[in-house]
Amino acid sequence: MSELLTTNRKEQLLEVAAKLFKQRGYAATSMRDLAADLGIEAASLYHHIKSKEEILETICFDLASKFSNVIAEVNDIYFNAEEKLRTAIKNHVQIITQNTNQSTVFLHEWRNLSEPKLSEFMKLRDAYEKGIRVILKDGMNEDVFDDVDEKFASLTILSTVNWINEWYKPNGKMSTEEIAQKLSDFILGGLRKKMVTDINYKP
Amino acid sequence: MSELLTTNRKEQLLEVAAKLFKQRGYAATSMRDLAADLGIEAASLYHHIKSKEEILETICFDLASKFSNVIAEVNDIYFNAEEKLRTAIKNHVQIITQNTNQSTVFLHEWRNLSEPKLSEFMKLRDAYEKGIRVILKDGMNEDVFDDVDEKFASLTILSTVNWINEWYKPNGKMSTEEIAQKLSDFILGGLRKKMVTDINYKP
DNA sequence: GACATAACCTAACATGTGTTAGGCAAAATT
DNA sequence: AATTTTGCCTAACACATGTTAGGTTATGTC
Repeated sequence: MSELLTTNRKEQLLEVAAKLFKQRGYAATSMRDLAADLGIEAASLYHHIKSKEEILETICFDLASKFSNVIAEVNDIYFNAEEKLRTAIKNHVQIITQNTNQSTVFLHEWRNLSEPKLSEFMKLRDAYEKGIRVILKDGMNEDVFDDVDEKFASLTILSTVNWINEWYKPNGKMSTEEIAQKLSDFILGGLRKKMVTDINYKP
Repeated sequence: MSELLTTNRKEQLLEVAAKLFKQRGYAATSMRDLAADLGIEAASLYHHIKSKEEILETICFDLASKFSNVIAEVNDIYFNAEEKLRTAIKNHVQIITQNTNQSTVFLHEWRNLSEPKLSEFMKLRDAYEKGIRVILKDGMNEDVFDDVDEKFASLTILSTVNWINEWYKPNGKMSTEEIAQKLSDFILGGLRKKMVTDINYKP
């Protein structure tokens, strides 16, 4: 049982840390703050982790690997480009809404990593963005998407799906699926009113 | 001349502070870091400012007032809704690209404000978002925009224009106007290919 | 019942933090 | 020329920081 308890306690520690890092920021959260929230002394934290930065690393890289997994999966299983993009967006939204605290850390606090972890992390981010770009390229090849600057478009899409983290509250009225669909519609359809004579229209 | 020099020195201080706050974050930037970058001692900073937080306040509220001004201006001078939105986006992009360091602080580091300045700041942000929402409402009334959830759409638009700050470099190859136009096209037009039978199309 | 281990504790460390007090030299003002 | 103001300095403060050392207690295993 000891093994299990350790794991649980450490997971709890990481959870609380993510919560505080989101609330106050990494640098502004002290080990004493963290310990107090867990009901223990600051020194006791070091039975579970090696350093403060190790906590940040764990949170950032855990989420990075989740993102890596889903983008690989989407690009592996073949759909048409639009379905691919919709699935990627749905997965992305799911990760963010199911890991609200960790997402904030992943999106904002990673800057506090120091080398070499910092570079390693940025590489993972870039790889994910490239995954999105592949979908866009596919879509343009298949003539389903308009011709756009890939880099520009991928960044804009990421901005849109990442911004959820800024306002999403777990008990809000919109479900993950609803959010994902609205975002997909927005990204794919735009805002301007048009006669729907969409070439690849599906009901 | 003394008056002028004071102002210049203080502006220089605020500029350097914004740069460091962007690079390392507010909490991770010490007064000694800031002083060193200016070539003076930490204690000397207090001849120009009252406290560290006052610096953060000044940066955040200065930029907030710039945003307030331009949104009021756009909603004051009447265009049709699409032109309004395009102008608002252009203004927004301009503020961000012309104040890169301050923008990062405005977008991310404001969390470090303490009450009552924190609430005051959030009110200003909300007011700006409402300004965007007014444009959307106009557009739907004029039947130029599709019917959308205003809150959702305004947040999505803001996410897109704010994300510029994440990748924009002052010496990049895209001009402010280009960025603004591409973003406007993306937001208004979407990604999916369609026969352009836009009801309100203008060349 | 002896032993191992996990989970915590107290105490302390070296260093970094924002800030204040008081002074001094150069520049601006009178 | 005398005086004020500006812009900086040194020294120090009180406190917060991440982390280490070493000890204690409860829990589970043999």
